[in-house]
Amino acid sequence: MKPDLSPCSNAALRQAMRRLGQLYDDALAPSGLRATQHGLLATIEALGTPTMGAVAERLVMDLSGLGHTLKPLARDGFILLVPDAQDRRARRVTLTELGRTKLAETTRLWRGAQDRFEATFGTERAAELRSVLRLLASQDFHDAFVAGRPLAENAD
Amino acid sequence: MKPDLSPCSNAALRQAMRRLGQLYDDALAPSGLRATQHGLLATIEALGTPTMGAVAERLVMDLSGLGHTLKPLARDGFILLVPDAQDRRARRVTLTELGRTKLAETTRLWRGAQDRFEATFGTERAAELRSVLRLLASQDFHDAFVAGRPLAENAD
DNA sequence: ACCATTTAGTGGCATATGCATCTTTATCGA
DNA sequence: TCGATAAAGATGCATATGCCACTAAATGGT
Repeated sequence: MKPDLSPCSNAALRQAMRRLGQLYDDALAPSGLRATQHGLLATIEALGTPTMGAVAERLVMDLSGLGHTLKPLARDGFILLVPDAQDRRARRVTLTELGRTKLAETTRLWRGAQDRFEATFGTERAAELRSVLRLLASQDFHDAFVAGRPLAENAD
Repeated sequence: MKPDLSPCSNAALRQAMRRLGQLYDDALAPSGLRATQHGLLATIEALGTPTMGAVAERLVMDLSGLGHTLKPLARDGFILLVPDAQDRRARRVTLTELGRTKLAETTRLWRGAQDRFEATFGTERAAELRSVLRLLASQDFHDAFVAGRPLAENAD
């Protein structure tokens, strides 16, 4: 094993993210959306008509940050923010018809990138990587880090 | 193994990055710098007085993006951009004395976060993760992805 | 019912990044 | 040596995100 030239895990994560983000963005370019935007639409669809807070939590995002990134999607008519009848503080994010159509389009393009990624990196290895990354993104990891204790692995 | 709820490797990478970035940023907060800025200063020191292009390549960043992120550091006096005598198009990035002092400070704080990360995630596992991430960030990976072929692993 | 506290978002400000375009230099071939 | 082309940045524009301060609405305790 070569010496660890960039010993910062966070920096390594960022560099990998920039590289991969570029590749996925290129693949999605024909749709006019970025990979992050496709992820947003896909998450919204997966959650139904979630509140902004629910989306933010799922995506490990800051609520206000999410608000900002949703703006272009709302402006372009892919989503609507409807006040919740029960809790008038909350706003539920809903996909418009246009949004669903666009999501179908970006999902096709995304599939191409994802297949290519797995062909390049290995399907099994890709699944393992996602598993590790999900662990890093988890609340459990956050709590263990803050507490300064080893992460207790729960069987997968 | 549970079903793969977020099957996008790129999205998983982003989520992990947001979580980890938050933790490292918190650790560096006393210095007033973000983890990315510390990484920038550390890279500049490691490379000597590199051109902007050299820094961008090392960090897998877009050259213009790098230019933007360097501005706050230049404004605050941590770095200087000096025109190269041989190639007047190039600008060499140099750490100022203030920059070196600040880097020493952020390095101490960074070390704390990194130690904590390894204590939480496991030293060995952290090293393996960085190795995988460096591979994803590499030009080799990019080339293989674009060519649509499996990545040829060269011994580590 | 009323007030203190918490919760959901919003808006402003700042950094993080990428792309397209434009200017200044190098460079290279005829 | 001259002109075409490539290389290094600089700039404007747009998205991606986080923090802080602020508003409005729900909740809990008395």
